[in-house]
Amino acid sequence: MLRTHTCGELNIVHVGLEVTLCGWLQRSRDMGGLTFIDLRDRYGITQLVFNLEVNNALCIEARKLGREFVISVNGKVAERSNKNPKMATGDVEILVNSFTVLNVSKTPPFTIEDNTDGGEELRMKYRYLDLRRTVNRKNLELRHKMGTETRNYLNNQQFLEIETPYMIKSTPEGARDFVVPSRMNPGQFYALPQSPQTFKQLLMVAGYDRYFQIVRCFRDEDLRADRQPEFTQIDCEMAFVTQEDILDTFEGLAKHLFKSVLNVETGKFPRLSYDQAIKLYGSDKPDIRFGMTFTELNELVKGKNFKLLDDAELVAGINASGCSEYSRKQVDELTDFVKRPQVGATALFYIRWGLDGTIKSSVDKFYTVEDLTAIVEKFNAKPGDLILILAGKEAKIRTALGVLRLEMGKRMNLMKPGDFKPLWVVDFPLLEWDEETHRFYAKHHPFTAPKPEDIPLLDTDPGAVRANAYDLVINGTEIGGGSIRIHNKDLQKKMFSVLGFSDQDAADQFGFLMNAFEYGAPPHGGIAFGFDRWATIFGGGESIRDYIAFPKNNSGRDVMIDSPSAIKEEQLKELQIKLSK
RNA sequence: GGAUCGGUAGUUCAGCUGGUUAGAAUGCCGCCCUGUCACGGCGGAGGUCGCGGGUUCGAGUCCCGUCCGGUCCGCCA
Repeated sequence: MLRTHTCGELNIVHVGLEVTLCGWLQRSRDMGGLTFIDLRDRYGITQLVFNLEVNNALCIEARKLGREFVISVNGKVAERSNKNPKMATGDVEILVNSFTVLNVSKTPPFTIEDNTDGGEELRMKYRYLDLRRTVNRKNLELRHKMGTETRNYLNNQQFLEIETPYMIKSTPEGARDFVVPSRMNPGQFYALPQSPQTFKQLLMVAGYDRYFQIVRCFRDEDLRADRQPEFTQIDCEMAFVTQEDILDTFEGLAKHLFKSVLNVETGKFPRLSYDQAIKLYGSDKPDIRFGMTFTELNELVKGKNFKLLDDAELVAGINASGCSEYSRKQVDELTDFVKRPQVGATALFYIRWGLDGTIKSSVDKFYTVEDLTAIVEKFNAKPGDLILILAGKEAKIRTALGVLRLEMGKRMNLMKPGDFKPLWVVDFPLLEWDEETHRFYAKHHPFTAPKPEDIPLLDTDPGAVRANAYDLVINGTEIGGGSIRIHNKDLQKKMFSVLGFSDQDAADQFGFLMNAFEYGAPPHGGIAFGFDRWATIFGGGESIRDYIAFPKNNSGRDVMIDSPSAIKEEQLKELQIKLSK
């Protein structure tokens, strides 16, 4: 070992001990007669001190060291005369006897500090320097802790971690596949898995009735702050269970992580049906750290000769309690906010119940004070409240009002960091109608089981079929989702036919699964969690990238290694691939 | 595929209705300082204003195109 201790562990009990430390030079402070150096490693920072009078030559050498030089230092631990209570090692310092430069460093392009001066792009290009910063180290430590505690919990519950292949078969459903050409099978391609879905189901058929895997998944879709083309799932499946068993088991996992990683106690997670979530929050992943649920107003506002509201499919609003004194400018801002194309509302109506007791609205022309009073009462409003109302097509208004609700939550500071409000959203619809392609798509995936009582609807009204599917949502972020799966060949065939697959297509693409179902497939179901996203929520971060050691940028590029990149002509030739341009 | 914001010193940014020598902070280099820990003081170096074209007597600033990056919509079973 090149060192006796790390830079994070020395304290007052070590005084007098001779130690050898290794690390990076964080910063040096030259005081004339004294030189201080902060030596950093993964574990912390320890101050080195050099005295020009006591050891002239050594001090002069030390002054030549630059930022991020890697050095090994031998010296004696001493109690400081000026202690620094902000540092874990702030009671002591090293009186250096000798040091060795293990490696020199160019001056880094940005400062290696929590409040670095480096921008995102630059930090990604020099990610190995960025990762030296404590904030990033803490994020990766948090992620490690979550992974370890996940394994502990699932291991204690008899789950087996089993790896599944990364080179599999491309299927048209779901996200776009990343593909890998096969040299030995020219013209043919593997696909990287969007998830190990079918393999974990086959493991259930094989009798491994509790499986999990912390596994990389790949989706060739556009990126976001919370979306990467390769990401990690905690992928789980169980056999001989009901939905209730699965929710219990994984509520247990979530609680274990809350407790062991954050020391947060959460009560029993509330459950909301998909329909309720949409009706009350306009979202299937509501942030329930605050209320401000929707109130529907159709029967109160219609028939007053206000065409815009008379013609609307849905008139609904939220109560921004305590915002009655919003200025004209603030209300205009909100109006502009909901009229942005991304939100797409045509207008924002408001009713303010002033602190002086007067009720005023943007629709005074059409409604009497009595009309408005009836409306504010429906909101259980009080003086000082501001009612914000949208009107139009039902689905659009619910979505838009949901976005407005979140915006008000932000403005009113109701989404407190460190406040965690998990919930289950259950009873998702099985299918979703797509206007463009004129067919149904699986809302979750095509292996999701319909609720048994809804199976007859598959023939008559597929859109109304509910699934035994569920999402875990924390603070408005979907952390994971799963379902009870189909384990019966005929039902699976039926499902593919509702989705517009011919028998031949279904057999070509998923024949292996349906064959397996003929050999004693047990009832089963499971769930998968977005590990990166979960770590981001726990860490209170903004971007998923901060919790991935080597993430890709907005265009799916790794700017450090500069990938993707062109390959050699010989490689293309070997693969028998010709580029069209 | 679309919307939107940005690209100026190593870095993060400012630079107004177009006007003479493009600034600040930080980092870097030099000198001074024996208890600093965001040390302090003095001095210095450092710029093809992303790229191409246009308007103009004159463009970092206005216009067009293009490249790069951030955020969002579409997309993400």
